[in-house]
Amino acid sequence: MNKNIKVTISDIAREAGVSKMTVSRVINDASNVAKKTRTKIQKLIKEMDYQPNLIARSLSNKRTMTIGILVPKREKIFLDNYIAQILAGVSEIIKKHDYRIMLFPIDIEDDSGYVSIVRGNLIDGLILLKISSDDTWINSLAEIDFPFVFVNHRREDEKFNFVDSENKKGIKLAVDYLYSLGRRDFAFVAGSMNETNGVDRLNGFKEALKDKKLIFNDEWIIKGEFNKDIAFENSAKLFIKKKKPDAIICSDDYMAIGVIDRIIKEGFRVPQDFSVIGFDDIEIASYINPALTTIRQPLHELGVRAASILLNIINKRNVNTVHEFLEVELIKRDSC
Amino acid sequence: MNKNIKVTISDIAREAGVSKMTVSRVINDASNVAKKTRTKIQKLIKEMDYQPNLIARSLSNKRTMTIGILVPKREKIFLDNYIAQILAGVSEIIKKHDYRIMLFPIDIEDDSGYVSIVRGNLIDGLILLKISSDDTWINSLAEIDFPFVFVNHRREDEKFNFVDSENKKGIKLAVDYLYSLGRRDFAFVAGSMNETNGVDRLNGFKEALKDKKLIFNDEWIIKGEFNKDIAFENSAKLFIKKKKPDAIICSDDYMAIGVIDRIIKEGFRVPQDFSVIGFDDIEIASYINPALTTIRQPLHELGVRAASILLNIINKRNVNTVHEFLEVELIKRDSC
DNA sequence: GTATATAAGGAAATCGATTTATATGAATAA
DNA sequence: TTATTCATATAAATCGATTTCCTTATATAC
Repeated sequence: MNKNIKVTISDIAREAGVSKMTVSRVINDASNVAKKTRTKIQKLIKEMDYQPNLIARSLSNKRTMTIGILVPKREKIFLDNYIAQILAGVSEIIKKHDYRIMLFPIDIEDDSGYVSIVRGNLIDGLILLKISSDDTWINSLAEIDFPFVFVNHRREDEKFNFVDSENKKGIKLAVDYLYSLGRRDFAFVAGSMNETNGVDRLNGFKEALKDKKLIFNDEWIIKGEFNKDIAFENSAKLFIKKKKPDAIICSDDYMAIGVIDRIIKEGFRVPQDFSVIGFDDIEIASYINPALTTIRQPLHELGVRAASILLNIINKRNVNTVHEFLEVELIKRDSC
Repeated sequence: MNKNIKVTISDIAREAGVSKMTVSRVINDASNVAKKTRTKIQKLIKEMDYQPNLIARSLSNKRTMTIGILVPKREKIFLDNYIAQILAGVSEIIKKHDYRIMLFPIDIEDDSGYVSIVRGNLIDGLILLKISSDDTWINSLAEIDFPFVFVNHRREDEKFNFVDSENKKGIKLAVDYLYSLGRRDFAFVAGSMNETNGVDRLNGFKEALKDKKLIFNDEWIIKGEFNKDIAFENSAKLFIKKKKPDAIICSDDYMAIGVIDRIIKEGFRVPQDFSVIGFDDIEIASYINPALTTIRQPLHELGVRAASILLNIINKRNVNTVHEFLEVELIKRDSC
């Protein structure tokens, strides 16, 4: 009884005295098989412990039932909580439809890996997380009509599907809230200008100030990356001049944490001296001290929607390009 | 110029006026191809933008260059930071060897999904994270000689490979440290007894008390799950009696956070009234207030080792079963 | 009673690579 | 000079399913 010799469809067909085609019909629950035949084959499949070779199936029917997820690999930990939450949403949907997830952590510079995977017919579709705007290869994906969806990356182009959050609105919520608390001197710690996220949030900030007829102080716009340590470094200059802001809006939660560290280091207090507000509502946000007030992105839902849209495209249930913006929400905690 | 008609190896062979075999040799960098022929074929591959179909390749050579990772799906977020760190380590190694990662979030009850994947020849090997001890199907994996490695799951059996941390030693480090701080009344908040992690840490605790000749108080052993909320609930009874412990060792960091929440809720202070110590050193540990003293598991390294061992098994570079224990380390912060 | 669906099933081609076995001419060894 | 090796290359089989295209018998419609 050598368990290592795999039973194939031919073995079942031979034992059952039918053609492979008939066995295939039974496996795939297709019609044109008599009840009696079907039962006999099903029994044999169990007895002989047959399991279809999924690779062979994929080669033949040209679908792998696998979707790829491109995850940017930054620093040591490529899966921060932001990405984990989106992944959870994606996973929830695709599992329902019997798809699988293939994970591709990619270095930002190195774009060679994913190409061979897409072109190598290994996946049926792709979800792209946190892609910077200037990636050259994305156009080639669209050219070959490969199904893919951006998450949190606005790309207003008929060729591209995306699910994004209402970034501008989120920042406006933040400004309104801080304004209602009596704050009038706003600083903004911006994320990468290579991500639409970063750009949109900064623009939202500028618009919100204009709406409120507040002075826009260019020195209080700190540019940088979506990165705690960089935010910690760059935000230092907010505290050297005599005139300081009283509210600091950050482009994401990790950055807000960096800014709070900086504030503490400079000997000030949050929220007494400075209100700080983040964006995303990652897991840590509620754990830190003071607990972080933030704009919650529906990360899980973002994943859910992206997966649903992708499956629609793959299964041709959708013809139109999808540009979707999900609602954000102000989460009040202790940092304002 | 229809980009959707894929170029195959046959197309290249025809254009080059050679057999498919020769093209295959060029693709795989094999010998027995004249330099001139090789150059000509390489040129054609570029010109015609040929990319091998990886599914076809897998069917033929019976390797998918993909390893699967079984991740338990608990609550809403299946990827907590603990798992993310391990994954980062795994990813680092397998990418170097041109393997890919397929992620399988599984519900603890439902064991049907992974079987078809393993048996369906979709992956070359499997890494199992946080598997409970009583899974029935694992034996069937061993029976068919499928390569797999446990992470953080001790299974002292010649059939199984694993990489684990020195759990007992970690708890002993914790006890020693707390003892050196003058603590003498130890409580232990245990994780699931279905995971060897949980069992080993509890046993480590008992042994450490014995070593130190401290009284073992059964009421101060709180059993539960590796879960913050459950720890919060169950640890309540540590604080109702007059005689309370002065040090609380927790089976993981999330639990420690739950216990600290409980302590605060009961109106006590950490570390003044109670020293609390966790296990793992997840990302949040350093962010909370007070920053959590904990036993660091080399999570990233755990992933690195698991991947290396698995690749060795897959490529038959290793005959012996591997049972590996990695060093843990005391990280002193503010909760003790 | 004949024409036409419909159900049941099979044979061969196919998916796109690799593996295996074989052939040929040139270089080297005996 | 003959035998052997080596480099180069090919044809055919193979991997294990599905797809496509038939065939046959039976049921239904007209």
